[in-house]
Amino acid sequence: MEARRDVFQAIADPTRRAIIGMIAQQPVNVNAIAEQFEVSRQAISLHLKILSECGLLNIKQQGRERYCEARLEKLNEVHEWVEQYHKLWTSRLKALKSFVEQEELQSRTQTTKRKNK
Amino acid sequence: MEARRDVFQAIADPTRRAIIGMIAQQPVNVNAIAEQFEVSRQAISLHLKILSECGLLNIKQQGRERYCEARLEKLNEVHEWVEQYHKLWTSRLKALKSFVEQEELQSRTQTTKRKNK
DNA sequence: ATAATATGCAATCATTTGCTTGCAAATATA
DNA sequence: TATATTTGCAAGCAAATGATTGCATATTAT
Repeated sequence: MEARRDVFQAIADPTRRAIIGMIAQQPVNVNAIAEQFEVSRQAISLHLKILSECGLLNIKQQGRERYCEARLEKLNEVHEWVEQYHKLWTSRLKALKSFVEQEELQSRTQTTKRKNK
Repeated sequence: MEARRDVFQAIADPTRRAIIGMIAQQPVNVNAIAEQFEVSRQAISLHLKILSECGLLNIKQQGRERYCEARLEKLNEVHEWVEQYHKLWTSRLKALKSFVEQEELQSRTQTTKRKNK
């Protein structure tokens, strides 16, 4: 476990996405996070390490506990990447929609014409 | 190579993101895609298979060529996941900004008061 | 018909991933 | 101080990943 370490990679794992969801609202300490999952504390600890290494979370030590705080801004890279394509596909959908409506309009006009004959 | 096969996993790989970028505007055939990368055609073929298995691209056979067409709508799952956090972090930024402005305003008022004494 | 082109499939391989278990260190509580 | 709690680190392991090479198949051009 020692190579690519970027945000896309980090959120590829469903457990890590769940962790982000769990700490998005307020910081949670390591054990509290681990308790929510079936896997061992160590496994979660490793996920936290990965998330922290790519900046998606900060760890604040408080006594013997460590609170994990989400740094959601770090998702911006993903947001921007997806957003460009989101714009593309929605604009295509819109274009398709107005095309269909145009077609409908035309066929209705023709029907009317036929009726009027 | 045989397990999790979801969109998050698919876009985790930089080569696959590059492929998506390459075919987002119009369909491109397999060899044309492969030529753009350093790795072997087979490696790209595998990436295409993964992308196709999770619905991110369609393959249209035309004679002996296969054109890969992006299905960007399939990024919607990612878009929605990121969007919820995007809303959260931007609203926090806004709140922070208005808080700072409020503080500034107050300190300026106090300064004025002091001056007026 | 033959050669060239576009592409898939299978075997193989080194790395990376995700996980577990056991042990150590730091802090808090009795 | 002795004990419990919270957490990290390291070793070990099976499975997944990303890549390569060689061979097969279908289509098109000569």
